[in-house]
Amino acid sequence: MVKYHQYMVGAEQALDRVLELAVLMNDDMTRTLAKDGLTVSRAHLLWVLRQRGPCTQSVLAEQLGVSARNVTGLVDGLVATGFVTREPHPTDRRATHVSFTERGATTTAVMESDHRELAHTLFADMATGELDHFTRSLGDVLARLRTRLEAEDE
Amino acid sequence: MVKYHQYMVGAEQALDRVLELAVLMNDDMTRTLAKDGLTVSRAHLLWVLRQRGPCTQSVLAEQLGVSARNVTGLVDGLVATGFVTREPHPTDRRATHVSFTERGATTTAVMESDHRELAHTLFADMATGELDHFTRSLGDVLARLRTRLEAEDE
DNA sequence: TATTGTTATACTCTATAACTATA
DNA sequence: TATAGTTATAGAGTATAACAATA
Repeated sequence: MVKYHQYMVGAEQALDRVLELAVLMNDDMTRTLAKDGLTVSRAHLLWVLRQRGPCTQSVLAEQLGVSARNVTGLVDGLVATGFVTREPHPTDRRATHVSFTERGATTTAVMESDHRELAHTLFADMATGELDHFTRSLGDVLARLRTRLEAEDE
Repeated sequence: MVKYHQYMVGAEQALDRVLELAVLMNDDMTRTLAKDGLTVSRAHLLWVLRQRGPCTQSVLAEQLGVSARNVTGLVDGLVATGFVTREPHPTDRRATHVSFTERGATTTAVMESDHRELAHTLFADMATGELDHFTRSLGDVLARLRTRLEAEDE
């Protein structure tokens, strides 16, 4: 009985730390991006654009998991602030072709190196074995969370 | 050189998993709370109210780290959906006294047990030693993130 | 003079539904 | 008939600034 209780306390502490980490990561991203005139959602779109290359809004909507209407708004904002351009699609006249501006490409490249630098900041002092354990445990937790989310999908 | 590179790959993988975990935790909370007619922000307010007991909006604003205006909106929503009440403050006639309704108290209690159940789901299969390692590593990462955020505060 | 909360205003993210142009 | 994107509409979270009531 005592053992079980102790165990639960440990699990709750782990969950609390995971939740705090989620909040702090979000705060950090929000602040860092704001310095570049970006939001988390818009940066996410830039991220997809970098991986996919120039593409249509419907591709962006699918990759981001948001509505077409939402992508219209995000692209509006990114065009207004000079990160991307909207041009006619070469072959499909219904669609728009979203591409980086010079500024968008540069900023996204900086974001990527900042991302690597953050990884270094957070995990540099961790011994290799410890990091491996941590990453594996994270993978297990992720797997359980995904299972839970799928189960809720019904 | 190779070792350093390998190391960085490990750190980046860890960061990517941390970020994915943050996203999935948020999705899970959003969906679970929606079933009760709540949002993450409103649930956060209820959480503070449970810890603090009935209190003024200014206390809630400070605890949540948001503006007074924002708290007005959150409490408006929670009053409209029947989770809390706004009453005159016993001693300070400028302030309002925010308290749980029956429904609010019950729902928050359920949230708390769901929280424990989630901890169990995510960490039940983890060996005690592994969980300890994981929690300690999380603590280290949190400490570094906090340091980083404070440094940015200038 | 300082504090509490609201009104006024504005921006962002998000969604569904109706509609236009095109495939 | 189906798809791509926009307009229309709506709700939620967030902020600052001006203001009223009270301390």
